[in-house]
Amino acid sequence: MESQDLRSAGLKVTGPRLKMLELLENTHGRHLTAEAIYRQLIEAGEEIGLATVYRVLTQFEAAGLVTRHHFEGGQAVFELERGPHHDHIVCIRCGRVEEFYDEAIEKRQRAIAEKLGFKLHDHTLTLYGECSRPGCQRQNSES
Amino acid sequence: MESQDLRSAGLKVTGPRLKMLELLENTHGRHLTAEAIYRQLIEAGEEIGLATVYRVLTQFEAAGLVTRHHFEGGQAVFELERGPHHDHIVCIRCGRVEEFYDEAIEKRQRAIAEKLGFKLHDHTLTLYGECSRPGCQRQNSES
DNA sequence: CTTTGAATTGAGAATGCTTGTCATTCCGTA
DNA sequence: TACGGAATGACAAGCATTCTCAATTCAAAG
Ligand SMILES: [Mn+2]
Ligand SMILES: [Mn+2]
Ligand SMILES: [Zn+2]
Ligand SMILES: [Zn+2]
Repeated sequence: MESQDLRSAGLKVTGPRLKMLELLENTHGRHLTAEAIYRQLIEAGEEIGLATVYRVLTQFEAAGLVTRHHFEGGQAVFELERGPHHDHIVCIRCGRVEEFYDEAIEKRQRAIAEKLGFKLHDHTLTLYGECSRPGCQRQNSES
Repeated sequence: MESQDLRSAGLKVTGPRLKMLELLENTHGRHLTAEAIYRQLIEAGEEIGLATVYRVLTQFEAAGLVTRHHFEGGQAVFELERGPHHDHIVCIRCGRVEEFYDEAIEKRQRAIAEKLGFKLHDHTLTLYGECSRPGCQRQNSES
């Protein structure tokens, strides 16, 4: 039950938070904008405000439930935190996002930070290219 | 002379463009926000508008003279394109930016894109950490 | 099952960065 | 030197996100 996830994250169990968690779990593997989450909940007949969606996403992020990414194109995207760290490759035509993890790259990053005298906290690695999906073509927005 | 750089980039030689190129060359190695560039030119007594700074930076970028980066914190930063590609490590306390290049990482990126069926166009890799500079402390803005 | 105070919510205003508009000015060629 | 299109500056507008605040909801206690 998602209620438990919320409680153990130190968050009060409320309608908006439950609905958002559900949605994020049902679209796992996807990377959604706040706007897309808002729109889907509204279309599903829920009563929620965009400000709440942003607020709750920030809380989820602070609680480690969700990760925020800044790919190209203004809007941040969010994904449910499941499993271990990974990086992304994004199709510049259709917007498709694939995930990958490469231990060699991670290791080099740690070595580089150390050599430059930085205590490494975090990193973002995103590749941009054209995918080879049959239906790949320029996209308008998220559903 | 910078006039030549502009002409060979297919850009008309104008005051604002010359001043901006000069500034970028004199602060080479730095990563400046549009606002910072604007402020420095105004302080130097130049007459220029912020909109022009943004416009010209976009033109410089299209011409390959300048690279735009989106580190954390809203504002994009720009740097004169000199020499080969590199990635960045940013201090989350003082904002200092160091550059690095790692052929092993670049190679792995190409391999990953190929394996996932993407024609790789581009990538962004930014490490975030705490630097070990003596005077490192939380920063307010750029000069 | 009520009470109750603090946390949460939704609507709309506000913010910060960036881009668009448009009348005026400037550049470069004829 | 004159001309027409490109570039400029001031300001308004756009966009994603955050803030404000009165109304609502949660959960702990009684
Ligand atoms: Mn992901
Ligand atoms: Mn750089
Ligand atoms: Zn695609
Ligand atoms: Zn530092």
